Amino acid sequence: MSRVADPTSRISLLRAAEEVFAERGLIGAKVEEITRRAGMSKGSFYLHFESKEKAFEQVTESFLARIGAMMPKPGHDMPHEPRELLRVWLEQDSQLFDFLWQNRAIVHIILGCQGDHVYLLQAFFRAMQENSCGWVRFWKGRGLFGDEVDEQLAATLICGAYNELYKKMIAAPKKPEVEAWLRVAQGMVVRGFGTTKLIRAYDASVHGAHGDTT
Amino acid sequence: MSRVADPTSRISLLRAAEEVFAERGLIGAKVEEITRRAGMSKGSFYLHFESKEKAFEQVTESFLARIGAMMPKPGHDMPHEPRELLRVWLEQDSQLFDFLWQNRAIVHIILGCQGDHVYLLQAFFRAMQENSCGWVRFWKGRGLFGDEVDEQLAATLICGAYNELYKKMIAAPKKPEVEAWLRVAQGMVVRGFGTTKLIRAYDASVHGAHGDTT
Amino acid sequence: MSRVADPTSRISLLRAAEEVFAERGLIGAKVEEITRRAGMSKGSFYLHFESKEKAFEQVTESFLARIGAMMPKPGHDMPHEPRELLRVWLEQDSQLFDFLWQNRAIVHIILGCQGDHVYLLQAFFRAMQENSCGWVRFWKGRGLFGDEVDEQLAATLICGAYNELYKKMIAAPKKPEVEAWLRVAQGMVVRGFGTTKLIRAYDASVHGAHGDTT
Amino acid sequence: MSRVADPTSRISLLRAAEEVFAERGLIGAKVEEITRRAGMSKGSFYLHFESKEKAFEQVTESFLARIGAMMPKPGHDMPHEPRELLRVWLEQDSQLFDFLWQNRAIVHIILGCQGDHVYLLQAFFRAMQENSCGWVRFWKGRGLFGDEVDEQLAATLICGAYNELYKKMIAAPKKPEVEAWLRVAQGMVVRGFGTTKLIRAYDASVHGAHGDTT
DNA sequence: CATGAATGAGGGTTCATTCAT
DNA sequence: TATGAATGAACCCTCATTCAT
Repeated sequence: MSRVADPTSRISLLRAAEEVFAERGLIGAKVEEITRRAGMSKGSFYLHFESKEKAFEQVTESFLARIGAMMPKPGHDMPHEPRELLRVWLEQDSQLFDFLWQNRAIVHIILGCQGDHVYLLQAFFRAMQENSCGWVRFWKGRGLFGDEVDEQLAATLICGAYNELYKKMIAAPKKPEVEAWLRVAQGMVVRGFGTTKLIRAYDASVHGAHGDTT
Repeated sequence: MSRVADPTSRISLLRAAEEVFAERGLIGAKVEEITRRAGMSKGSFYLHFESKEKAFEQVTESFLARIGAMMPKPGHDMPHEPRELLRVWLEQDSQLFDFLWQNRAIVHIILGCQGDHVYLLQAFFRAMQENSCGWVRFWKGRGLFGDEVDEQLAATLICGAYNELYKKMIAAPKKPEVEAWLRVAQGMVVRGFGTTKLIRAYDASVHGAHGDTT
Repeated sequence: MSRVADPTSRISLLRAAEEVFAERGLIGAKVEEITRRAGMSKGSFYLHFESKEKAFEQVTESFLARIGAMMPKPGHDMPHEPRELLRVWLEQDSQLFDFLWQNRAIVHIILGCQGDHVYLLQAFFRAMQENSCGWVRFWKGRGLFGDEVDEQLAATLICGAYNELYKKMIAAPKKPEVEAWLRVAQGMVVRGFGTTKLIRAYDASVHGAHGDTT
Repeated sequence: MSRVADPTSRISLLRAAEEVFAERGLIGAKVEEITRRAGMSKGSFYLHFESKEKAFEQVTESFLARIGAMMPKPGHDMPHEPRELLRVWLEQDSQLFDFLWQNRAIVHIILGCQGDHVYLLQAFFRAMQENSCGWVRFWKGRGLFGDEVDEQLAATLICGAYNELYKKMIAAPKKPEVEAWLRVAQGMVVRGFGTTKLIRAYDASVHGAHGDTT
């Protein structure tokens, strides 16, 4: 019975569950290992969760909600100056990657979903893809991406590049210097799909970053 | 003399195993389901495989060997003309994607690896990353990628973009027209990291593709 | 179907079955191992035996019949001279031990019987006990065993001593010189239960064995 | 705090395991039958034992240790008077037979050992044989057994006789009057191998037992 | 709330037996 | 007849879940 119980125990259970689900997947995870890592008894698991599956869903779905809210979205409040836009983009990505680093265990869970829970994986990627698509549309609307750019395809490629960057990050034992990476990724996207105007702004921003003392 | 071994049985088992492993993962897969789909009895599984785990390893490792041999590698025999190079690249990628489409079930298995078998996943991505890295070095050597391009990072981003393209492909119920996609991906890479010389060759190739009657 | 089939194959199967049943017991024995040792195919087992259990019963019961017929029985045709009697006894035991050595595998099977087949074991020991009892009665009838000797108990002890001798024999890799052993055993029985008359005859026979030229 | 472990459960499991192993042997025994007889669920077996084999080993090996400690051993503290010695011997055997009666199920297990566990059987008989041998040597040292007695062979015959007595005992539904049997057995051994001195002491002890009021 | 012993359904594996050739 | 591939019942063991304390 999901009574409130000692909130510390619930949290340690969730943390442990995250870990074990990340390492072994839903089926491979054993309730006993989760409770052992949480320093609790096997029985207490069921004071907090209805079942192993429910715990899994709770861990993942709450994360999916958070990541959904977290994803940078293009909006009316975006600055008009391209250089400024690029800066905002970089900053938001940086924040996103921070968040993903914090929650790398859960992301791992979602990426490893199989069987009856693939919908999580699909939801995750659909969300990313759509968000990315929204951005491509935004850039095109501003005349900074070429008109001929296929929105879906560009979004796919961009998503993929960033995903791989993400995997590279979590493969490291401690968080690497992601900002430099993100800048390079931005460079690829800008040159790959941007109009001359955007590319020029990007080049300026790179120079500026190096010599903005002028 | 003896009842002759049904030659299809081993193959149907492998196919069914692939399917079920792809859907459920190693642990989630049930031997009984594999044999049911293969239209055989539970016991016959063990005429062909030592254990469920061995079957899994056989399915995946033989694929890893094949894909390793299949991956296009840059070599001395590459043409010197940039346009020609781009054509070869596209062609090879196209073949690779064909192969991956044929084996999408196994790829799915490998991508979903967890627990004691993550090494499969890691081997897979390491192989891709290294191959990609080799290509970036090759392009730089030919003066077609900028000297300032970070090989590792570029390889990561390119890999990621192609991976995503791959996932987009296998998400479709029937094989989509991948060549057009690959051309766009090539465009992104060329513009993202290539020198003016390469970009010009690419633009020419695109025009040529459209109107090579001139 | 127990058709006659090639009699060699039936015999090699029986021999192999004996071996394997002796080593592993009825349940532990695997049909495949039996046929492998017989150099035949798994299926051929069922051309000769209805089932594993039936094969087991055949192997053991036919032996029980043979051993029953073989056991030396006291009769009217026994010589009257005590020394002669002792000689016949020794000779018969010697023959019996030969036979048991030849069939040590089956004896081992019977001694290891469990479960639904303990009746074999019980039949075997009952037969021995009764036979032994008959002998004790016979010796008493001839006035060569003390009147006060408890027939049942003496039979039990004698049986036990000979059984152990038998086990000592089969524990050896090749057949040891059993006759000397049997003579010692005879000595113990004679002195243990015999009247002075018998003991004197025994002593004489021992001397005679050494120096019967007198 | 927790549901307290039923202290009887381990013991009933051991008892049931003993029973079933005795009836069916290691391979023939079914875990489910053991737990059923213990009035418990199948799973609980594994709360107490690592595996069926381990349970078997535990049951038997702990018994082998106890029986080893229990076996009467000849020592310096033995009385010097032959009649006294015979009395002590009888008493110790009586105790041993009591113990064996208590543990008849386990003895049965060991006697029925086959396959990979014959070493139990062998250890058991080796221990008995050696112990018996020690006694023969002791009697010879005291000049109560003939010098010409072959120690090994005598030990074998004596062991065998006592073994058979033991089997006779456990074949009975309730414990029979073993002391009388043991006295007869002693008689056979004394007469069979003893010197006149010992035989006279034995005869005296038998008379004494009957008419020690004199 | 917390504990961990107890439960029992479920799944991997074995192997006696059958059957197509 | 002979073969050995195929079958499927049965059994050991695991582990999610329940329950008595």
